Amino acid sequence: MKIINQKRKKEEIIEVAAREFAEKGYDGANINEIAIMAGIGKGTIYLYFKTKKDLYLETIRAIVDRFNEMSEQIVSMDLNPFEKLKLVIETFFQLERESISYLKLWSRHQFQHNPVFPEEVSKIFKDLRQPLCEIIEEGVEKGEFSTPYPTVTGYFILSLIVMLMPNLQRPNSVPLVQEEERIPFILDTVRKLLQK
Amino acid sequence: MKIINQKRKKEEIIEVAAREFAEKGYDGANINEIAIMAGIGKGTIYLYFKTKKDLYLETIRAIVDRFNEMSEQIVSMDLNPFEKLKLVIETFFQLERESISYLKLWSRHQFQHNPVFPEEVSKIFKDLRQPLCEIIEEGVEKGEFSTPYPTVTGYFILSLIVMLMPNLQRPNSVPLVQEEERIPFILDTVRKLLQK
Amino acid sequence: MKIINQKRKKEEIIEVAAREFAEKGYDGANINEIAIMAGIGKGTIYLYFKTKKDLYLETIRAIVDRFNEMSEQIVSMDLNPFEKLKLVIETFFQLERESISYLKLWSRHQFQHNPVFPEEVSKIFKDLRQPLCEIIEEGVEKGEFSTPYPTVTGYFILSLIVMLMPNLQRPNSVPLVQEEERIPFILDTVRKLLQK
Amino acid sequence: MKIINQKRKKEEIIEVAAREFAEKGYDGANINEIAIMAGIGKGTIYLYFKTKKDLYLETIRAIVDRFNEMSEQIVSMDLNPFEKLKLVIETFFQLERESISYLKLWSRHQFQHNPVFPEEVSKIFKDLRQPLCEIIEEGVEKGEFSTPYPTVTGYFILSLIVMLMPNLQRPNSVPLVQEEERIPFILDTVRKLLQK
DNA sequence: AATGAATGAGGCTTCATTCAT
DNA sequence: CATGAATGAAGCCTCATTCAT
Repeated sequence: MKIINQKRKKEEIIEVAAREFAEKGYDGANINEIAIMAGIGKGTIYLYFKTKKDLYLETIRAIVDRFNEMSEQIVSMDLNPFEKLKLVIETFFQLERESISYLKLWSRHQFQHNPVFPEEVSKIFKDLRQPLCEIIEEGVEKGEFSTPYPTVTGYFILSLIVMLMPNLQRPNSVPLVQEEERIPFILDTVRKLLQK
Repeated sequence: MKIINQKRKKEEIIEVAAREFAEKGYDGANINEIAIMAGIGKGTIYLYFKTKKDLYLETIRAIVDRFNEMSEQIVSMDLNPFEKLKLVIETFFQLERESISYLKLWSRHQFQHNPVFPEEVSKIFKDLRQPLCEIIEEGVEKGEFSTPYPTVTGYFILSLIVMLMPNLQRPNSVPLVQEEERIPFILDTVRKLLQK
Repeated sequence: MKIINQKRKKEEIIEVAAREFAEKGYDGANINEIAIMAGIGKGTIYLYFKTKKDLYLETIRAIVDRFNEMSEQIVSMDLNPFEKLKLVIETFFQLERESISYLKLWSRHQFQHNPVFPEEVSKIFKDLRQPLCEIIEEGVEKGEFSTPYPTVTGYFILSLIVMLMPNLQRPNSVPLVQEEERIPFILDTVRKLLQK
Repeated sequence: MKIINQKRKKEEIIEVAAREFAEKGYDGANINEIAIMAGIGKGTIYLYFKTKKDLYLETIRAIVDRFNEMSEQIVSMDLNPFEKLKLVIETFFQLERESISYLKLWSRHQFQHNPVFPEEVSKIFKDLRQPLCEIIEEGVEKGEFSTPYPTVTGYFILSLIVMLMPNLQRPNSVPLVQEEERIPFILDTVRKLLQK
C-alpha cells in the first residue's frame, strides 16, 4: 500500500519534471519550480530522487518504459506489417497530442548526440524498442518489404513522423502538412521506400 | 585594418566556442575554457561579445552564414538537379570530417526542439537556406522530380544524411552503414522518393 | 508507572544519542539515525526532547549525573586518599571499556574548548564533581599530600589518565603505554606530584 | 610577484578562517561570514581554496607549520634542556596572547579524538613537532632528566600548560593560577616529574 | 587593447522539525 | 502514543560578468 503510494508519487513528480525538462532542458530546469508545479515542497523531491540528475534519468527511463509498452502492444498484434506500421504512426501522432513533453524529451535523445549524460542516457535508450525497425525487418523477412537497410529505414520513417509534428520543430521551420494529410503522406513514403 | 583584425579575432573565438558549445551544450560550456582554448584572457571575450548568450547566438549565426555560402555555391552551379543534390550530400559528409562542431550545433537546432533561446535561434535559422529543399523544388518545377511535398522531402533527405553520421548520433544508436555505401544509399533513396 | 516508562525511554534514547554524538560530533549527528539505532520513529524523539540541542544537552547532563554518582560512591568510601585516588583511576579505565561514548563526550567538554553551546554546557558542567580534585584537597588537608594547587593537580592527573586512553586520542598520537603499566605509571606520577 | 601576493592572500584568509573555525567549529563556521570578515567576496575564497574542508585543512596545516617553526627555533638553540623547556613554555603563553585562535584549533586536535576529518587531520598532525617531548628525550639521553616515559611526560606537561590558559578552558572550569605564578608552578612540576 | 582577480546571484541539497494519521 | 512523509531554511559552491590595472 505504502509502496504503491510511493510509486504513484514518483510518477506524479516525473510527470511534472518531464514538462520542465522538456521546456527548459536539463540545466535550465529548476528543482524548486518542479516542486511548486507539483504542489509539493522542494525537499519532498529528494525523498524520491537522490539528485536532479537522478530525476532526469528516471524521467527518461519512464519515457522509455512507456514507449516500450506501446510498442509491445502493437508489435504483438496479429496484423500484417504494413498495418502495423500504420498503427505505430497513428500512435505517435496520438502521443503528440497527449504527451508532448515525453515526446520532446524522447526526440532530444532519439536523434543526435546530446550533451547531457550521454553514457547514462545511452544505457537507458539501449532498452528502447524501435517498433518501426522491428516491423520493417519482419516485413523484409516475410518478403513483403524490400530495402537494403531495414533498420536505417525504420529510423528514417521515424524522423519523418517527427518532422511532421509542428510542436517538436522550431516555429515555421518545416512547412505545414495538413493534419489529415500527414499519415497518408507518410504511408505513401513508406511504400516508396519499401516496395519490392 | 583594425576592424579586419577585430573580425578575425571574433572568428577565432567563435571557432573555439563552437567546439565548446558542441561538446558540452550551452549551459555546460565554460567561458573561461573557451578563453584558454582560444589562447586569450577571459575578459577579452567580453570585448567582442556582450554576453555568453551573445557569443552563442553569434556562433549559430556564423554557422548559418557558412552553410549558406556553401549552399549558394552549389545551387548556383550549372548542373541538373540530381547532380546538385549529389553535390550537397557530398558536401555534408565533407563537413562531417572538417567541421563536426558546426555540424553538431546546426543539427541540434535543425532537428531537435532545443530549449536554448528558441526564439532568437529561430530568428537566425530563418535565414538558413535549405539547398536540398531548393533543389528539389527546382527539380519539381522542371519536371524532373515528382513529390507532393518538395520541402518536406528536402528536410527528410537531410535527416537521412544526418542519421548516417555516427558522430552526430548517440553511441551505437544507429547501425553502421559503410562509409562508401552511404552516398549511394542516399541517392537511391532520393530516387525512390522523387521518381515520377 | 507511565512516568517511569517515560524516563526509561529517555534514557534509551540518550544512550543511543551519546554514541552518535560521540562518533560524529553535534553537527554531524543525525536525528534520523539516532531514531533508527534506537528502534523508534524519528518523530518519537521529539516527544521526549524538544530539539536536537535539547537532546544534546540532556545527554551531557546524563553523563554528568552518571559521573557524579560514581564520584560520590568513591569519595564517600572509608579509604585513605591515596587508595581513593587509585579507585578513581581504575574506575576511569573501566569507563573506557564500558562507556566509551560517554567518555568521549565528557572529555570533549572537559578538556577542549568545544564550540557547541559553550554557555549551556558550562552550566551543566558546573555540577560535575571532580573526585580527583576533591580527594587531593582532602589529602592536603589531612597532611598526606602536599601541593600548592590541589585542584589544578587534580585536573592534571585527570588529563594524564585521558592521555593514556588510545580510544580518546588521535590515532597514533600518543605513544602506547602497556595497559598493565598505565595505572602504576599514573600512581607513580601522583606520588611525585603530591609527595611532601 | 603574483605568486607572492597569492600567498599573502591565502594567509590573510587563513587568519580570518582560523578565528571563525576556532570560535564556531568546522560545521558552525560560515564561508560567507569568513569572506565578510576578510573583507572579500564569498567567491574569492574559492579562488584560493577548493572547498570549505580544504580551507579548514590548510588552516590546520598553517598552524602546524607555525608551531613547527617556533619549535625548531627553540630546540636548535644552544641551551640546556631545562632552559629549553622553560623557553617552550614561555612561548606557549606568548601564543596564548597573540594567536588564541591558532591555539584553540591546535588544542582541539592535539588533545583527544575529534570528529572532523580525523584521518586528514591526523596526517597533518603527523608533521607537528612536539618540542617538549623532544627536549625531554634529549634531557633523558644526556642524563639530566629521568622518567620511564619521556614522550608521555612531554604531552603531559603540554596538557598542564593548556590547562592554565583560561581562554582555552570552559569558563570557571579550572581555578585561576595567577599569571605570574603559572610558569614557576609548571617548572616546579617539571622538576618533580623529571628529577633523578 | 587585454587581462584575470574579484564578485555574488542562483541553484542544488541536507536535515531538523512538524503534523496529519 | 507513535510515526514518517513533508517541509523549507540555510549553506556550499559555480561561473558569468565586471573592472582596475
